[in-house]
Amino acid sequence: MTNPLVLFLSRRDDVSAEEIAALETLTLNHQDFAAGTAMIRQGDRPQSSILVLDGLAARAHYLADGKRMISALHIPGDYVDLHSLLLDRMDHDVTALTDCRVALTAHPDIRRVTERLPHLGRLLWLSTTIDAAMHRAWIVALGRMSPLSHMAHFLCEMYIRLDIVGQAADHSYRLPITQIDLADMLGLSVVHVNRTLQDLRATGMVSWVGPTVSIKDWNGLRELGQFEDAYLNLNKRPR
Amino acid sequence: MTNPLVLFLSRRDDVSAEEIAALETLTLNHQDFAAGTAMIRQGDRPQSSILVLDGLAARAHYLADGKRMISALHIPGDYVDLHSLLLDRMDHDVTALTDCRVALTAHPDIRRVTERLPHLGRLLWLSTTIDAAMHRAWIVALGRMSPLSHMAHFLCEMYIRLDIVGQAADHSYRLPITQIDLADMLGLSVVHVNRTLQDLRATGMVSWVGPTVSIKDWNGLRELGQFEDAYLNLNKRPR
DNA sequence: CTTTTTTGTTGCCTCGGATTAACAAAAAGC
DNA sequence: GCTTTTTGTTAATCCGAGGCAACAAAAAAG
Repeated sequence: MTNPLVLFLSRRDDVSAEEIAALETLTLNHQDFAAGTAMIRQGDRPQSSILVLDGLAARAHYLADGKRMISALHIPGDYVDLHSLLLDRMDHDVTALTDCRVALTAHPDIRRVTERLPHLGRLLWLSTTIDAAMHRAWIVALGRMSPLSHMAHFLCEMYIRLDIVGQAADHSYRLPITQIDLADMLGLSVVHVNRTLQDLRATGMVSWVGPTVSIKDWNGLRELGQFEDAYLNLNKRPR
Repeated sequence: MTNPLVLFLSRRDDVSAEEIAALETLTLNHQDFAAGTAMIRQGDRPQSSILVLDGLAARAHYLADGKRMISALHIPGDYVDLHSLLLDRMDHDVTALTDCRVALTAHPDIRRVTERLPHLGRLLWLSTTIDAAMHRAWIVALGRMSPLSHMAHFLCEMYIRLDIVGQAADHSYRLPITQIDLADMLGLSVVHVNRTLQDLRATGMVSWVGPTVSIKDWNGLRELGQFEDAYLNLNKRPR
């Protein structure tokens, strides 16, 4: 299997053979997590960073009254906690939403490699930056979009992201998450997610049967969700 | 005036004299923006990054129907668009909320310096990371907190951040923003912000007269806003 | 296979927050 | 100084989304 991080980075920037080799060496140490288990817990001081190779993971924050909010959904190719290299405490859980295969890399190894290959270090920094850009898009959607538009935006974003790592085809992709998870991503109640989903299906722009999302009207959905992909930085750029 | 970025970084990590000198050289090119003017516009391809030296700035996103959402409030010491070093398009405006003095640094200069001083590069990466952590905290507040708690959280966050750069004292600080700005940060209507603010004042935990916020009951406010400062990474850590 | 648990769906009712409007207070402009 | 614009405040009304409950469907466990 091709390393999805390599796919991800090579779509965005020039990656040299040496850098690819270094990345693959860094991500040899695989580990599996069953759906529902926590890879990292709030308060941890992780000594290594986690790259998702397969499956879906979520950054989950729990409030005192038990409410849960998911601040990011991670797909193959994502470093879910690269910030742990620099921040020393996890401020949230990372949970496997489906069965996950990940690669663990010890922080000292990442430091050593990025010092030897500074451009690779900048690429990892880039991935932090894209993370922040996605967060901003979520903030805007949470604060000022209708639930219907928000959901449209989310489905657009997931399509583009999954497409980059080769997990989408023909405007369709697998998204095996529950409406409970979706509610905690959109900041809505489960019941309302269900109703909003039906409204969205009723527009005919999207079908979502079982785990499969199919976008029937990309331009319509894009407009409804006011989705601009610029923040995902899809364009290749010179180093 | 001490460079607030130096203050900011030195509170979080060891910064050598050489690094401080390099930072100060990078931030010599000052520029002023009047309140209400845009420093950067959505769609721009900036060639330099902006460090706030004095004043408050906001990252503002505008929706098609004219709605505005602010995804971050920037204070002295913040690099408001460091991501522009890596992403090539701005996905939002940066607007001066008050009169601002900023320092502009050309991207090539930042690259040159961080290649010479890799640890300084990591510190700038750290500031991206903290940015992302603040975004996550905002996402949680937007999605799952009551307006009252959200506002408490916001005021706690601002206190800690301003304190780090020496702009708070005795649980008080200047926050010369309008309720309109606040509404666009909390994702509420102006009217509701006003009511929530009155509710908050009624608890006696906070007074906000003119531009001055005074936290009368830090622990109470902290609890109400479920504010944990871990994500701001206040602890120094070894390189 | 049956049982149990989780997830999805619908209806009813409530309530928080939006909307609109009107006015007061403050700030900015002249 | 006065006027105009912006910001803050309060009230009345409305509606979207939440809460709760009941049940169906699907998945997991036995």
